Amino acid sequence: MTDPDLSRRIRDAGGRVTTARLAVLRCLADADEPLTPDEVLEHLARNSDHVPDRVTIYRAIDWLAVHGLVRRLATVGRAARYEPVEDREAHAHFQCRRCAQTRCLPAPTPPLPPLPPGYAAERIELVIHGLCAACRAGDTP
Amino acid sequence: MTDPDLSRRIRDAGGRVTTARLAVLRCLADADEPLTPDEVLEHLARNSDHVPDRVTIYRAIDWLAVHGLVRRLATVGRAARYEPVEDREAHAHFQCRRCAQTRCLPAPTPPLPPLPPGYAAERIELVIHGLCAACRAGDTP
DNA sequence: GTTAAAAATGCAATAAAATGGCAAAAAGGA
DNA sequence: TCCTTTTTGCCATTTTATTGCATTTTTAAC
Ligand SMILES: [Mn+2]
Ligand SMILES: [Mn+2]
Ligand SMILES: [Zn+2]
Ligand SMILES: [Zn+2]
Repeated sequence: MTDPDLSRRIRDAGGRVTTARLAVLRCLADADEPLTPDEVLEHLARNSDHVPDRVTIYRAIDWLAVHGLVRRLATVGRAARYEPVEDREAHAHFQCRRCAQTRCLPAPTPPLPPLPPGYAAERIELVIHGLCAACRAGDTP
Repeated sequence: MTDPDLSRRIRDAGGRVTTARLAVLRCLADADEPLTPDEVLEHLARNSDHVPDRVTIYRAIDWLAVHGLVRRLATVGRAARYEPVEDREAHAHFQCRRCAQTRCLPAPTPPLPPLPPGYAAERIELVIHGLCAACRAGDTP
């Protein structure tokens, strides 16, 4: 997705198109797996000249999440992980219990199970826990 | 599950049966939804005479998790949530985006989707995000 | 029941991840 | 360019979790 596209999505969501927001969204859109705020910061530190403050990253991600441009995933780790909301929707994720890598899977999300009365579902998430190829090839279990 | 049963499970896992471990496991087994370490502490503070230190709770939960007696769930919230590993297995969970309540659902976990080569799955988790009945009945969306 | 070794706990310090307040800076429209 | 509003940077603080170490508890052997 091109920068003008991303800018447009931010503007359409009713916010100002700032360097930080654009860079964060760009970063998440370019990544092929969900990132933590700190990972976003590292990426920007490596590939950008102006590096936003850590707090700014948090706020940019928050804003993007609240306005539906990115999504926060359920994780077993301590840090939150985010991915862009794009065409490709409703896919499962793999989480390695050793290296904490979180990877998108081709598998679509299963159908909505029945809920207790009064409950309203908005999103379904399927998380597969296990060992990634690298960690399995490596040493300890 | 009775206390002797729980003690036995701890001993069978190769650990010492301590007041703290037993109380924590008891607490999680009695709760009808997954709890955070702090919630466990609150429960024990209310229902127990000797209240273990917060760090002891963390260590007891860790030990129980490592030895397969409890399980840490994937969450969107900041605090981890744990539930006992019992007969009833492989069920989905509902997470309210407003009150952060996490509730067990009757729905079984869906079948394992295909994984990339070399990856090994160990557990599947299905998380339904939305609004619980109480929060939906309440005020703001 | 005593005793000794090993394991677990309490307490204080520290770390990791995230949030809040506020003045300065940037964005966007007039 | 100027003005208003939004966003940012910095610092302090909060929340959640972890580490180090002396003390206590557990358990098995006697
Ligand atoms: Mn994904
Ligand atoms: Mn459950
Ligand atoms: Zn891995
Ligand atoms: Zn709720």
